[in-house]
Amino acid sequence: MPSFRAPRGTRDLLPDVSSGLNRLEGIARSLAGRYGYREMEIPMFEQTAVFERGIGEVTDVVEKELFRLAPRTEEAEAWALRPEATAGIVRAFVQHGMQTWPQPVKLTVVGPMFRYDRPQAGRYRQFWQWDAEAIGDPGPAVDAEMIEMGYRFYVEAGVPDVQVLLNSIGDGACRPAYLAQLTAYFRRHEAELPELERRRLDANPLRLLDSKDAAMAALVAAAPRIGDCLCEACAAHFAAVRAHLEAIGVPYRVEPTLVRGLDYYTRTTFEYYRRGAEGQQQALGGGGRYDGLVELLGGRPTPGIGFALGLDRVLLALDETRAMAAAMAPPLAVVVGADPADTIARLRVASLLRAEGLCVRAELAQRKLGRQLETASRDHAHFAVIIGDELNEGHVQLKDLEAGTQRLVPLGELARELARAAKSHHHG
RNA sequence: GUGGCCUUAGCUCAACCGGCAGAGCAGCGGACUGUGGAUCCGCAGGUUACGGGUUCGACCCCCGUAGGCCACCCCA
Repeated sequence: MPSFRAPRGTRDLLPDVSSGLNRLEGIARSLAGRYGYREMEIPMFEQTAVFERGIGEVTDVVEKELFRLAPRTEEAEAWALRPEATAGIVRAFVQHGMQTWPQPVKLTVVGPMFRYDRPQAGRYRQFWQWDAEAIGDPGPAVDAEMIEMGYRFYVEAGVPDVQVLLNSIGDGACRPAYLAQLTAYFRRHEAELPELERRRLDANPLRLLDSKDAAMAALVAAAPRIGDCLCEACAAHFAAVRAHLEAIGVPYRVEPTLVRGLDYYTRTTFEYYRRGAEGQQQALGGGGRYDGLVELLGGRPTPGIGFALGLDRVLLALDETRAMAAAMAPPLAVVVGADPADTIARLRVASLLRAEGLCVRAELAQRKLGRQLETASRDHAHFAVIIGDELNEGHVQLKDLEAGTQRLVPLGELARELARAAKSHHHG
């Protein structure tokens, strides 16, 4: 047993998985580019206050999942690893005066996030997200555009059965009234509530709506709906978002009980959800509008909307459907040697070919020729360059591993021969 | 953070009621000393996750720890 292992909730992404993640990041970057989002980088950690104020002090993410760093000195500020990207991006937006940029400012971040909670499949302490934010546009069209971009990501990544869940949770004008109404409703039925739900009633009554307790189903169904309580402006915004989605053909379902865990959301909230998935990996990503967040982090009042898509969960979904990324492309040629000990000759020839831009693997293990060819075949190389005594006359054997044929080629023409062969291979 | 299940070779898994820790795959080598994906043979790989306890004797029973998974909490 090795004495060291990856920390709990983290894992090594071995080449197959790593290239799968890379592929997803490539799709994300391509989409971001097509939709006009510019990629940026933000620190992996921030002052704890950025998250506390931005995400909300009483959210689970801040209360129990924040990865807090031990201070180095008494005077040091409190730092924490980023549990999500939105707060950091908005902090950067304010810090760099992006309110003077052409609005909206559309930004994207791809990278690892950190949350200190109990790990499970598809749920890690270090996980990868694609995050996109459009800051500075209050209109419903940008909401729909963003929801479409996320939906398209799953389509292009090849995740089956993704559903868009949509809701509006109102704003400062109408939500307080709704919350009062909702709280009053559940208070009237407090005696029927399970213990856990009773505690939620005080902490975060909205959460009662997506309770998984079967005993709650009837109560929740009869509870007042936020959709019926939206103020005129919020209702109009919601209707417009839906009209835009329908116009561009993004399928969605209004989910009146969809509330999200972070404090900063206003109006539009949405979630990408995988139908038929077992367990906790159904939520693939989510987002929403946060019209008060920029102000909360010290900027001028500026509306914004964003999403965060969990790449690990996509990887998991693709793994289940056996649609993972293909293995590494095979080398054009493998350089092998008749003399197992002469690695210098092999490395020299490989170096020569690589300098010409060719994809060539050098078999450097000191094994006999048969074994070298065996691994070359297993790697699905098109050619083997066999180096033997002919090298003294400036020649090598070029063997076509698929056809089984071989011929003598002058070393000086080898690169050209291989390049031409590669071309004809690719053309069929 | 709460409750439950699990952990045997790099991987997938065996091992009767508590009685000598095994196989397939992968790796390496040989058959085949300058010619490959097949086949056959061999080699290596283990403190049975870790630490304690019970027992003549523990992979097996008990306790603890770590890790994984499942259901919650919650989220990606």
